[in-house]
Amino acid sequence: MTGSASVSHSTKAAPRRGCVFLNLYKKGYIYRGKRIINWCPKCKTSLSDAEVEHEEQTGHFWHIRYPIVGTDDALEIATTRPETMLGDTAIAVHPDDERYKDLVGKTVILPLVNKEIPVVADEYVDMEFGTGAVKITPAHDPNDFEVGQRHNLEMVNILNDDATINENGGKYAGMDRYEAREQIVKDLEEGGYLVKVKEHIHAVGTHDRCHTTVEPMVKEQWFVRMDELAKPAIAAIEKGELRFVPERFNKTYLHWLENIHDWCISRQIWWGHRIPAYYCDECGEVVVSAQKPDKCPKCGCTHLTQDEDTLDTWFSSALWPFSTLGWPEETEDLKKFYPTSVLVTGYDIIFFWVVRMVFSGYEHTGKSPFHTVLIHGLVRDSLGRKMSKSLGNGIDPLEVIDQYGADALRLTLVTGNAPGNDMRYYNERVEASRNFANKMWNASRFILMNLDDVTLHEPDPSDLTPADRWIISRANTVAKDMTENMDKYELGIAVQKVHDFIWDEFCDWYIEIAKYRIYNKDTDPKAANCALWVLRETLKNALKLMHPFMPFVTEEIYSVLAPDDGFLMKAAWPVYQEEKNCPADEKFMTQVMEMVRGIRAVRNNMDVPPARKTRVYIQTGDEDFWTDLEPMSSSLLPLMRGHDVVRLTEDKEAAEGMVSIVFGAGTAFLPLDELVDKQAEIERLTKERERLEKELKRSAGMLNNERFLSKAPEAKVREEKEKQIRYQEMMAQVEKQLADLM
RNA sequence: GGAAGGUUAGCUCAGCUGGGAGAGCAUUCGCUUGACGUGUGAAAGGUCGCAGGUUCGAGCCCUGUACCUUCCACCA
Repeated sequence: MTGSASVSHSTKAAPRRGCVFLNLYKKGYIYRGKRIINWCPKCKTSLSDAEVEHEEQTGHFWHIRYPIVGTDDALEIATTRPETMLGDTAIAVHPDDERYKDLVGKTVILPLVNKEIPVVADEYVDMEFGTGAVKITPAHDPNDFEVGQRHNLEMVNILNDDATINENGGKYAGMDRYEAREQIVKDLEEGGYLVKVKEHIHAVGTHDRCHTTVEPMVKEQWFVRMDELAKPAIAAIEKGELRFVPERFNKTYLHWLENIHDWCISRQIWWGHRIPAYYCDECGEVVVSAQKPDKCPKCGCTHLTQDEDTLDTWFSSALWPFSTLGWPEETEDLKKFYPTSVLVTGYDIIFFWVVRMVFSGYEHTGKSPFHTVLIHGLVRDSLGRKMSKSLGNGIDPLEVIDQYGADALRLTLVTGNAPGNDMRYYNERVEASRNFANKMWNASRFILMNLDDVTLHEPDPSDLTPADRWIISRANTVAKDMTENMDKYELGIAVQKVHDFIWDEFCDWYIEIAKYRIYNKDTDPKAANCALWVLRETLKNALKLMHPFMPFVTEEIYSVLAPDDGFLMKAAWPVYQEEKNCPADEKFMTQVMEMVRGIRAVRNNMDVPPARKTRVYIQTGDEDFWTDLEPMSSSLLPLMRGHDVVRLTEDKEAAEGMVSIVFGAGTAFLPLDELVDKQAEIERLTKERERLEKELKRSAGMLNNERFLSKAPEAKVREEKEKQIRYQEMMAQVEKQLADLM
């Protein structure tokens, strides 16, 4: 143990740890004392409260009679742990309990041990619970320990470190704790002391690492006095120097700190930093020192032995935010990087690490080590269970990465999740992320392919098409929205926005629309240059927005797309630019998409053979719409399944017998007379009319309400009015089509 | 015993400042369209746990309630 421990002390780190320990010791925060601690009989070490997990277990409640000295009567107590009676040194009752008032000050006989122990009165006893009389075992129960202190009771340790009964247990010595329990119950029964046994559900403390039932024991250990240290960490929340995201974890953090007990920091394990305390072999003097002292300051002898114990790993970890930066030296790193900004961690680490980093930070540097703690949930298995070794349901991230890629895993972990919420792991989700990476890769490949041997130049703004301005405007808006989300740590929402932008708008619409100009670059090189320029710039921006969530693929693509730009990781985050915002073009493209989707839907519903291509007649009173649409009709051809657009003039005859698709800017007519089922068309249009009626009713309900008009935000009212006008126009068109059919 | 979270489509989950219920997967019917079938188009699928309340308007705010999960806790 000694050898291993000294190896673990790097010459550089040891003095620093010593410093922290020494400082706290000098200030009286660290002390060595004989107190009750949690003991793991398997690991044979003491534990802090945070390392003990409480498990509900079904046990028994044994009612036992303790004969009262000088009478024929007996005092009945109830216990869940009869074996501890070997260490009983008193019985406690409540001072106000009329039943036992006369017994206080008298003594009872401890059965099996045949020892006289006193009856004491203590507020701690709950009169309502059990029999109202409690056996007191100061050496093996935290409450009893305190009662023992108050009444100056003897402490009898009855356990060895492996939880077998020691020599104080008389005939039970050597037995395991549970074996002894069984034997004692048997002996009590034979001796006539056992009154009754009841089933009882109670919480049992277990070691969080090995799940062995923890044994409270009195031992001499090192402790950190917590009450004073906790104060600045509590104030940090009130003063706003520290906050949790989501906010509800403030409460978790505060509750723990406000009810904190002294922290047992010595461990009887070999891994960890060795406690910098030395004991004089001659006089027993304790010396806490960063370096081994040459001689005992008390008796002058030169034989000193270092404490064999190590520090709780979390004691060392608590120093991480500043010790890694060179503290206690005033290093450049420390000045520059301390305090840090955001700590990202799981809620299961709040007590172990976050709390301890915060109070250590305040104590040693006067500052909180970070201003924000972003809490994430736990990844569970597909059945919602915590991953564990014993269940064998753990996921090896390296295997997932081998299979789907690191970016896919990373994207999965941030998608569809809100801070602090747990997440179930499904391969299917990683697969979806992998598919997205693939989509992005292929889209980039297409763009790069077309950029080969092409020298691009920035197009004149007047050469940009409405579709170009639309995608530029959208990328701009997405950057703004994402930034807002990320500032609020809404990463799941932010990533959803860039994901949808890339896949739905950029790939499915813009690239498809741009293809026509690219494929006809020989006839119109200017238009091709324009399309390719916008493709490249938009892709670059999209990669920047996606980079935090998929750093590897985006970096790789960017290095080929913009080899002179340097690392994408170092590129500036896209900032919203007002001049790029084009609401008119966004509106136009919304109408185009609505029209195209309508045409495709009708073709699908009517089972139009894929090869069937006709013109589509557009009737619109919106001159701007037609002015923008006509020049891009060739670009839209594949998206419209081959339908070329033609404007329908006032010639009403032409529209007869055609299928009509009503959209925001007008009506589209498909001449598919032989396929038209008149009745089905009437049904379809009637359904559409019902939908619009519903919308109009809702809209009218709001707009006719004066309180809505006066109370709702102006933008909301304006938006609603615009919607109403649009619905009214569409309604008129639908009704016209229906009238024509009937 | 105390506290927190959850309950939304078949499944897993988003849903921002209260303002027309969303995604992925699964399902149904199409598509060799010159980046991608790890793709593409269309569709179907929801009394937002339940009961009240506030509001012009509630998945979202308030009260109560049921069930599930988790954390904290020294009733022996």
